[in-house]
Amino acid sequence: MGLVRVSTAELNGTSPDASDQGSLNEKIKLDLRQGKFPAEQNNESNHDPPKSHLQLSFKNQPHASRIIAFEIVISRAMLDLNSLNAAQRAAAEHTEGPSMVIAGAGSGKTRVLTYRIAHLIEKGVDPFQILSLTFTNKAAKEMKARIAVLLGNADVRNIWMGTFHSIFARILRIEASKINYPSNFSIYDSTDSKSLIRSIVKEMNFDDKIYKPSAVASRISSAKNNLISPRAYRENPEIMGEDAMSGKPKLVDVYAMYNQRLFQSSAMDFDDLLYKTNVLLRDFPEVLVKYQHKFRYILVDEYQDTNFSQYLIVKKLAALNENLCVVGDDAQSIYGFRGANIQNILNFKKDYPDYSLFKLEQNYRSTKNIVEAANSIISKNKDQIKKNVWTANEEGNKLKVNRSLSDNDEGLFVANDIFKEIGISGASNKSFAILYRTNSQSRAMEEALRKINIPYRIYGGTSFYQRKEIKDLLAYFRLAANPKDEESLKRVINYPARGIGKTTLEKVTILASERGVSYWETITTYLPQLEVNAGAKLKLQDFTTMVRSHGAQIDSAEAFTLAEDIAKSSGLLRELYADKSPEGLSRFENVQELLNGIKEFTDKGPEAEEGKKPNLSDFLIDVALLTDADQTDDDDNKVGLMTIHASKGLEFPFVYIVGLEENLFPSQLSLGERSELEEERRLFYVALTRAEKKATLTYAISRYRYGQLNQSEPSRFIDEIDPEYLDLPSSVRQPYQEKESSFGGTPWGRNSRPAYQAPQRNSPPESAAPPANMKRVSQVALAGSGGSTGILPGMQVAHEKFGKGKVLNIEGEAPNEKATVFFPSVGQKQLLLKYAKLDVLEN
DNA sequence: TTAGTTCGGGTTTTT
DNA sequence: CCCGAACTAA
Repeated sequence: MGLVRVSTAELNGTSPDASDQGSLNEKIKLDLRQGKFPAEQNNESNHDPPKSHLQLSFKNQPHASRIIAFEIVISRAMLDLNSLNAAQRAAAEHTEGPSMVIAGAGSGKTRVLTYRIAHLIEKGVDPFQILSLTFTNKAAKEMKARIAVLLGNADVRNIWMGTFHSIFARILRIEASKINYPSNFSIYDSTDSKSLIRSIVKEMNFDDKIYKPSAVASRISSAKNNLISPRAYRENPEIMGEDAMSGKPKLVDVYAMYNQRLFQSSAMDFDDLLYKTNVLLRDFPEVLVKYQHKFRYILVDEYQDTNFSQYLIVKKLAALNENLCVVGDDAQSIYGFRGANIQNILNFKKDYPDYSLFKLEQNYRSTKNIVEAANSIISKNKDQIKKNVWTANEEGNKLKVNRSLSDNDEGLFVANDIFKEIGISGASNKSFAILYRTNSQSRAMEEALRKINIPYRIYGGTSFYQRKEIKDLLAYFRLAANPKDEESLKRVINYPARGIGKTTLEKVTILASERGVSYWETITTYLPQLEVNAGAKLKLQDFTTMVRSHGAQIDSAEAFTLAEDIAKSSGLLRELYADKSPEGLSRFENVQELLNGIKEFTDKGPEAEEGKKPNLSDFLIDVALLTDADQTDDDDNKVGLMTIHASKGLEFPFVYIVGLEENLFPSQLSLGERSELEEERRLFYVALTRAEKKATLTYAISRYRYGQLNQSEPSRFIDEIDPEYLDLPSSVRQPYQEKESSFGGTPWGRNSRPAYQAPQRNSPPESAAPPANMKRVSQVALAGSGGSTGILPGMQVAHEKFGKGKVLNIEGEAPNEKATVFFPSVGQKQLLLKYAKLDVLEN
């Protein structure tokens, strides 16, 4: 993504509603104390900082903490900072002025944060004046609970603690009218955003193969995260050049239209929650001042994962009191792909020259072997703050490395290993975690665990709230709160079927865009002008009447009562109940579960805690911003399955990192640039440092992808760990010996490849052609492996559907070889060999 | 207009 | 392989 830099000019165009460029310039030059962001600052922090900054910034500090005796604190009611080590304590006690805490993995970061906040409150700071930004809502919840324990129950619920998105969504709701939004605006999730982009691309008659919604969406998201308005975007030759280069010169028009449609729909996407907060704080000094006074103490956790937009919000809010404490670890920055900017850590020093720096380097979590192995791999990164993470814990086991023949074998190995470990050490299920790079890898693990009856739980994945039936019901809720919500309207206007079909909707789309109004206004105010037959109009009226009746109750009715009413009166519940298939049953149950969730929220959600009566809009904000890690009920004793991203901040005695293969982890998409490869390496570092006692690394030499078996080779990350800490399987150093000879005995083990050849595709040499005795699976495997398929012109082949045929020609480079094949049954076909399942019949 | 079916495209990671 | 989108038959 080329949108990482922001220049002054771009920031000047920050507001989409900005009236006048000149006056904005003036505003930005105002005193920093007023929360303005000095222009030169902006340049400095974002234009190619010299790389040397990355290394020299911090001197090593001696391990003072080693000499501090460890005390166990039993007292509950009194806060006792003696239970912290010297560095932790210093960080917790330093309450006034800017400070940064660089916290190595497992160094008790959360502890410092909780003690710090508890300490503040004990000193007499009103919880209302503390803003604490966390990475997940769950982290916030847990931290509040811990603070409550430390303080013996002060009013911790009054602390503003939560994710950036949820905190600022709350603030935006309060201040919405200032930026011309209603307070019940909708929040579009990424699916909604993409769907809206898809419609716009279609309406503009652009080719959606070129303007792919996901690509366009990520481009727009990058722009927003860097506070680049459509206008600034258009005026930036560099960005426009990139779009032109990629064949999407009109992308900016989609961006502009997208924003317009969001506005018409009274909706904000995730990025808008931060963007609009910036607009609010920039254009309404009185609002800024209000929150500057309110939030006298600001803490930011996981600071390494903040993006420019978040950085600027924090900077503005903290400008008055400068009681800002940021906590992070550059080595654990893994969200670069969504705009997170490590530079925020590195620039802290420039923004607050008199800041205090604390480094937490003692790891309390893991064994020496794990810590050292993690250190050895992260040292391969160039971009990092030098620090020395160490532990006084026991040596522990070396990291076990396992090789499997396939992804399914890998699953079986992991499941069996867990089973064995439970047998030996009596560990509980929940002390195990299986971490993977992509969600799709969970499947083999699940199957294997199920086979031997080990209970497991998946974190994230296709989250509950992404399911169709749930999104449908939520769309009705959203519509009740905000009928202008276009995406929700489109989703449910004809579900359950009520005779409002494609033709009608097309007419609505056209009229809406002619008038420049929302769909809702089109089917209410402009209904008479809509050129559809009387029957359709009647149906539309019925629909709007229903939505209105839901909407009428939104503020008065209790969330649960209304939710249930909507589920019934919309016909959705009936529709789902009618479906007696197993899937239908589960959909019905899911909806019930959602309703239960609302019940729970009504009884003990944040609003209920504050003594207010929670309504459905409150629930919607809450639910829109839930993270995958926020799922509740984690007391149950189950093995955890999750992506590494989702594992951030968690810890487990036994950790399995699976799928350590080139092109999977590191992902092939990251191989292009060093910075991206380094992010993958940090991701691996995060994975490894989740482990307390034992870490097991596994890879498979073949794996299903797109339903086809592919060859794979071990990840470079295994190579990069100092072998001193590894317990390698005997055959790893020379893979594909005896046992695997049936795969062709290829010499392309990973040791034949120089360790750092990032951009190179890992393809087996041509000699990897299958031996004659090869079974079909292996044939298919090679076909998809990215290497030569062994299929040559003249060969007789068989295709699953087309039957026998003759290869006429092969063109293109592996892995995108295209074959022209003549099938007597269907004629000549062009087939991509990596997808087509071709069997060689004879040479 | 709807339901049922084929087709085609896609894989990081997530607020 | 699995999803959603487009196509097609009623």
